[in-house]
Amino acid sequence: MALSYNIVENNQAIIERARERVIETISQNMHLYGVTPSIGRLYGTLFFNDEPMTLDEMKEALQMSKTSMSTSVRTLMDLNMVEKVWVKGVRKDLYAAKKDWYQIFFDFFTNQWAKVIQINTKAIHQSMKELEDLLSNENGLTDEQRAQIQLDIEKLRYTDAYYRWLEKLISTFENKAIFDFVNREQER
Amino acid sequence: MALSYNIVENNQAIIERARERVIETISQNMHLYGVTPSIGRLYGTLFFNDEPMTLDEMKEALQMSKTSMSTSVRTLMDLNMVEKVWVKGVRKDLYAAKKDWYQIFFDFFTNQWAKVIQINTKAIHQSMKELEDLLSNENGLTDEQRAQIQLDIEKLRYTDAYYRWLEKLISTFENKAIFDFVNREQER
DNA sequence: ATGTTTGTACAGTATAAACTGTACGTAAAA
DNA sequence: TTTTACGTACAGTTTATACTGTACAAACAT
Repeated sequence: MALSYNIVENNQAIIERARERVIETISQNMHLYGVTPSIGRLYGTLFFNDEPMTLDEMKEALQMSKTSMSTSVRTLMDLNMVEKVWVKGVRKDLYAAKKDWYQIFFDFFTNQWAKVIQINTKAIHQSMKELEDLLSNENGLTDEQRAQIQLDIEKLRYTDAYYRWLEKLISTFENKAIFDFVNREQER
Repeated sequence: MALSYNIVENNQAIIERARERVIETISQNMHLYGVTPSIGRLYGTLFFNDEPMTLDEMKEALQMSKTSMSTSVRTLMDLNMVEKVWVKGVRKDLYAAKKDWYQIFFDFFTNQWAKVIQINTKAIHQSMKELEDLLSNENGLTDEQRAQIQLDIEKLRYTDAYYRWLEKLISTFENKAIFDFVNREQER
């Protein structure tokens, strides 16, 4: 016996609503990865879509311009959250959500955070060097200046040590050693 | 013999420049904590200022409005990056940068990330429940729908497990156990 | 080759966020 | 109590960012 159209339709709505709820919360909370709700929504949509999507399909699904889809998907690729999928015979570009959230988390640190660490470290070293040079080469310093420089150098050394520690932490993400310390349990 | 005014002044400029470089890089990279460059600059200024500052001093230092200083400093307090300092006899509110960057890092996760985890988890559980109910109670499901629901539930279980893992990781930040795994070395 | 289709650069527009100035409630000082 | 000073709510302005539509280059099809 064929199922009633209404029941099928209604069940479909329930499924849809369950998906949409999660997609929407993800989208609202992806600012932690530095992306807008729109981009988060796109990721969520791709995550639940079992087939890779074309830009036109995304445009259709989110009711947005194709240009936006293009730039958004690029942002998601930069974050290693989405990958291009090649299917022979299909002309349009296809994109799929990467589904390994642990890896996404790790990649965010090994990419975004590591970049910042590198930039900040460079500035810190440069300033540290200038201050140390000033302290050792220059004798035209007031006592107050000398004390000031000492304090600043101490602060810079502290932040430098912090970044070294952060690098170590991130490397345990990168090589997955963190799982030895915080176990990844079986999903029930 | 008194030091030449020019030399003292010039040295002061070098010190200032060394500070500014670091403050500026910090400000440009604090987006990882979800704050604007302006707010980052304020934190940097407070970090290098050895005395707590009033809103008027901040306004003066950054050449911005007092209102901005007020809201910015509030944001920094929400992030546990700045604290109010009480000095008897001083009428104006005084604020100082918290200097423990490890703690700031940890607090960011125990506050911001944990909040997101909680919200997302709630949505995931809700949707998971709805789908499981649909699967067990409803017999008006097409085979295709049944398969679809199964897939979605699997995905939700996976993300749930991920968030459980993330909570465990964050708790090692909170209780500092992470230092047992990633050692905090002495700054030379 | 010629004609289509696809993705994106670019410029322009809409929307959101940051920032300012005033005005006011609150608390300290007179 | 009156006066003065401080911090922030609020409305308005400016600036930045997200988003759109068009136009074009590159790749594919014919």
